[in-house]
Amino acid sequence: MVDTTKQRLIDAAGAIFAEKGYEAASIREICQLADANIAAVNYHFAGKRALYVAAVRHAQCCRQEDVPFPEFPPDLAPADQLRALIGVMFERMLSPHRPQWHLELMLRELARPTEACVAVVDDYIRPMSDTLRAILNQLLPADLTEEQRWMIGFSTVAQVLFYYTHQPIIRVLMQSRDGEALPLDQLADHVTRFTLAAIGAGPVVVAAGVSPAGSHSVKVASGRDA
Amino acid sequence: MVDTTKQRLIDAAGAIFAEKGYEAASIREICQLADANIAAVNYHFAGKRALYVAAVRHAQCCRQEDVPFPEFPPDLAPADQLRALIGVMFERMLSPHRPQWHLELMLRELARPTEACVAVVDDYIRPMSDTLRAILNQLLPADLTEEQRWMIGFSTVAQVLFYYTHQPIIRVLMQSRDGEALPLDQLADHVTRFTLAAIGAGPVVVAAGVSPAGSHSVKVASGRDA
DNA sequence: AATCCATTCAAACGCTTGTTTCAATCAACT
DNA sequence: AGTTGATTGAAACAAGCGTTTGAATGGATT
Repeated sequence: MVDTTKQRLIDAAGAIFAEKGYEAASIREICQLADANIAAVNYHFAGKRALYVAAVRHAQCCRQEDVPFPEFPPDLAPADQLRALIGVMFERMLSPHRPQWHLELMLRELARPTEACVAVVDDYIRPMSDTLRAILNQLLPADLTEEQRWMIGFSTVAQVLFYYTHQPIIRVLMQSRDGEALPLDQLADHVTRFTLAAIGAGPVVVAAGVSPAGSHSVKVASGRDA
Repeated sequence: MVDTTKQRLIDAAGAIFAEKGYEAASIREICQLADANIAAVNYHFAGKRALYVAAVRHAQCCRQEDVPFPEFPPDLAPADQLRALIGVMFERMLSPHRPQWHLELMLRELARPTEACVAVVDDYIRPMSDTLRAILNQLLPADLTEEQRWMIGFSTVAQVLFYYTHQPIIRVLMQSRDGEALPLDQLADHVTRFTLAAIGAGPVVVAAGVSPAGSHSVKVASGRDA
């Protein structure tokens, strides 16, 4: 936005905290990247810790603006809503067209919560979780316990998260593939079909790319392609 | 095993590296926990980095011994094999009856690979991956591409991993539940059914606990209960 | 022009880090 | 008993850390 020292510090801090983690990142390195004096951190913020929290808060704000939730046509089939949401999740995570450190920073926070965690959960995770659960509830039978609905939701998110967090290992394991990452759409299709089939709301198609009938080649505009 | 200084250093290092990460862990803290002199690290190893690598290598050795692969009766149904393997995975991760830092250390390495990563993948991940893929191949139709088989495997592992890595968030999100973690068997049942249903190799049961018919109340001895 | 206030800057603070040094120790072998 | 070689010990090392200080800067207000 504006090119103040404070803003440049937040951006630089976010990038370096995300890359190296809190402890390994140094004030001096951050200030060098931000083209600011070392004392600026303790002037504009209350110290390293406060700068970190500010960076996390800023990250989730940006990320929400970047890839907003899709506005579902109210009559869109629940299965297509699911595909759209999963598409957004993948796009928020793997799409390379924006600084990667926003998501990275938040995931660090979620895996090892500090004081900034509750903010991330309330402002970022919870809305997404609510949306997912609402969609799933349209697809699920009525006689399930809340606990079961949670687990189904977790199984869905888990797949998306896995492809982000463990991308390096995936490439090492698959090695036959020439180091190239799997296409984003293919992943979203797979996760959607896998999930739908698991809850009995779709054909037992096992993976993307070979849909036996045209029954489920959903392709929904995911957010802001145009 | 033996109570040498070297071994005590590896144990202490593993625990602290797992808890705090490489950068945040200090030699002095490790040595204090190991009841060793600070110089011992540079005497028995070549420095902090080498101690870290040694700890990672030791961790995977132990973990393999702790919860070995189940010896499947050769005629065990593939679906039950899957349940058994998923049970072992959960047990290796969430079972509290052993020092937790082994797995923790390896996951840190996998999420952010350093020089010790290839060893972890080759010695620990690959065997598990091969076993899983062998079981899945028995359940899957023959006309799938390798890529599709990989994705199905990933979707399976992802669910298990999720419940470990994001346990803190899960508790915050579910909050209705009184902070108590979900029972291990319930998780393993859910993941197994979810996966089987997704690939069309099981009833479209949606979650654990409400199997409509007795058709799939698999319960396999997972490893070394007796 | 003078005052004020926010901001920047270079330097130093005290502290902790990983590593090195070298004397002290101890068991084993001649 | 004496010597050797491996191990431990306390202290010091230079380097980096987060933070603080107090003077310099620059633009707006009086």
